[in-house]
Amino acid sequence: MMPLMAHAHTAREKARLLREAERVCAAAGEQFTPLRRQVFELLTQAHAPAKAYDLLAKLGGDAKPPTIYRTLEFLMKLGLVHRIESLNAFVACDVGACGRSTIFLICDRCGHAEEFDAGHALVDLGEAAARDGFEIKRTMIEATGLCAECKAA
Amino acid sequence: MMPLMAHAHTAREKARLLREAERVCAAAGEQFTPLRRQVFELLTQAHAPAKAYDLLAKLGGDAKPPTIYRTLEFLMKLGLVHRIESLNAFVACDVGACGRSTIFLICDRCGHAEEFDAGHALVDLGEAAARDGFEIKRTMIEATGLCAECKAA
DNA sequence: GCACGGTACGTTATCTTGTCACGTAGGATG
DNA sequence: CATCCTACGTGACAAGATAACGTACCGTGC
Ligand SMILES: [Zn+2]
Ligand SMILES: [Zn+2]
Ligand SMILES: [Zn+2]
Ligand SMILES: [Zn+2]
Repeated sequence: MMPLMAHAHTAREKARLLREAERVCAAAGEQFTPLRRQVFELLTQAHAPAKAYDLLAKLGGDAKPPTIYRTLEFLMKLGLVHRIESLNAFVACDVGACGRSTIFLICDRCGHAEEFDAGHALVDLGEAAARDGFEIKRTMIEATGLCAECKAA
Repeated sequence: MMPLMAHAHTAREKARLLREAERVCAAAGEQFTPLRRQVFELLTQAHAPAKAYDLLAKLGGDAKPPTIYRTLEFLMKLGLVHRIESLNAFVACDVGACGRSTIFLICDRCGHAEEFDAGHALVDLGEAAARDGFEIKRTMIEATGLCAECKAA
């Protein structure tokens, strides 16, 4: 793993995400409890998608699996956190809280996962599926390859 | 689960996939052994993505996990089988052997997963990522929602 | 025939990932 | 203060996946 990467969250950026999370949470009429905050902070600090059991270990003490899975589920419900299916790992949302459809570019080499806007790709897919009679509710797109930094190196 | 669905493989369709698999395998200079054939057949018969341990059980006898994972890995290497990451499950490829990038529409209700051609969505995504400096090698797209049959019902 | 190397598969153990069921603490409401 | 709800703790376990090593078999070259 690279020591530090260009897209690491700065302290300023992290603070912004936290404020945004508080806002989203309040708007949803939900509580941003210390546990939820701690897990979310751990995710904003991570330089790559975090595994559930690694987060669990970082909670310290003797937290058990349901603790972390419940918390992640909550954060995902609000759109603050996304699950990367192909890695069985989790990332804080870049933009506060997105809709149900996310796109990630995952670097094979450094492990970084970049949340991405694919323009009309999603719309096109939805329309193509609809022509087939399929009604899409949620789309997961995970692409692997080489990020700009790793390609340069 | 529905008793039968429009896209269930007919005996004829299944035979076609088997012949195609033999061909692909031979072309790759690999062996289509009885075990590989059996696993592939189980997958062509399944009406929904199959779990590794379920396949393992259907192999009968006392097969152990590495048996099924090795076999699935082999079939995936040839593109004959795809893994659906969001389900931790496997499906036989509809078209014989596709490239590294697949699209699935997964019905929440009946569990069916339909392999799909999204036209230019993939190309657009690749181009958009490239503008960001990211070089995509493989793309996984999994959309969930309601299939035509389930929507009608 | 027989040593050799390669592929496929068996076997054991272990690790990682995720869920179920139930219990408790604390705040809000009446 | 009884009641309800949400969050969280806890123990047990199920499900998913891999590591490491051993064996059987088949072909090649001698
Ligand atoms: Zn997001
Ligand atoms: Zn990279
Ligand atoms: Zn395919
Ligand atoms: Zn359906």
